Amino acid sequence: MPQDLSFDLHALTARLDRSADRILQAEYGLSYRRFLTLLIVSRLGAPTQRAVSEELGVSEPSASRMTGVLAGMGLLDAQPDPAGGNRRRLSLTADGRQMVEQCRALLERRFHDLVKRSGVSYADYAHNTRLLLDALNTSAVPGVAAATTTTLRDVPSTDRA
Amino acid sequence: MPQDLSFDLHALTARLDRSADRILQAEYGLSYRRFLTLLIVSRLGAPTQRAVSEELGVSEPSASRMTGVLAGMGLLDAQPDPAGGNRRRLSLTADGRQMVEQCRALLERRFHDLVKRSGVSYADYAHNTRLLLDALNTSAVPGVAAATTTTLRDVPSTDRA
DNA sequence: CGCACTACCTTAACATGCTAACTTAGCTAG
DNA sequence: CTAGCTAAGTTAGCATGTTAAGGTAGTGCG
Repeated sequence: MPQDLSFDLHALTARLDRSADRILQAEYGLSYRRFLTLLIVSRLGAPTQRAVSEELGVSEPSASRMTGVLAGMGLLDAQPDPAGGNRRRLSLTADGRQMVEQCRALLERRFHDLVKRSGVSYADYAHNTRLLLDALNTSAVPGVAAATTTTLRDVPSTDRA
Repeated sequence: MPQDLSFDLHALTARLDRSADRILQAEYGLSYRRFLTLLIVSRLGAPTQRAVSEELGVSEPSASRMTGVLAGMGLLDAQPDPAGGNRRRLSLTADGRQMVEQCRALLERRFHDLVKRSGVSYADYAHNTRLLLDALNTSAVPGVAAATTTTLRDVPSTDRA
């Protein structure tokens, strides 16, 4: 059953995503990806779109499109960088800040409920997950992501996102 | 902190997927999703598209499109069910069977290498993953049982993450 | 027979990923 | 000053996910 772990992992994440999406969509009319983007902006301060794309683990075009949508919704503000250069500084609007906080709190509650009900040790599972992630980041499966992939850099540990 | 596990899980899975995708794309010119679809067909016997969509965890239209593509590639065979009804029986062609086996073996090797390098206990992690998945599945019906088809409908305070 | 119900599949429109290629702005050097 | 380099953002086209709505085969009842 060697294939089972990767398969289950996949299933687990896909379902978590869908659940998160349904919850946010129902409660706030916001998709999970959009929430995540807002959260990243909030955590990074006044990031460029490139910084957001790296932190989110998506390509720049994806981040570009996403920030455009969020700005259009009035949750995000994108201003040319006063320091010059072809870059934009992203920040949350008042609405955006409120939205992020509400969504974050809601998802956090739901997730902790789930972990508790499953009987899994949060700390233990989180630790192993990070070990796997680090192994993927540092050595990269031969022929894999490796150098080419620019996703989630090896951020030490606290703030991931 | 609390949010970290769900994010890490997300990041881990996303990267595993991308890695698998790159490996398969490079070696066999097949995407990971397509491989997964073939694998499911192989495991289920001669499933209908609906069965595949459920097993894969995607919607029926997705499965429909995917099987169409795979049939077009000559990896999958879709015949009207001789038993009647508006349904199609899916099966792998000789090419499809060979492709699945090669890809499966390759991914398995790579994945085991990764787990070994990470220092994580495969059995332990697999067990916890399964617990979470089960909690997510059962939680879909807190007291209402049934409605099993919908993947985690608007579950009160259980899913997400 | 005819109409409704169920199960399965398909089509249409849209959300989000990705890669490739192009544009824009500031910097550096001849 | 022009030419080239780098960084950041955008556009185009495709892969694959979703929901909504429609089509097709059996089954069952008045």
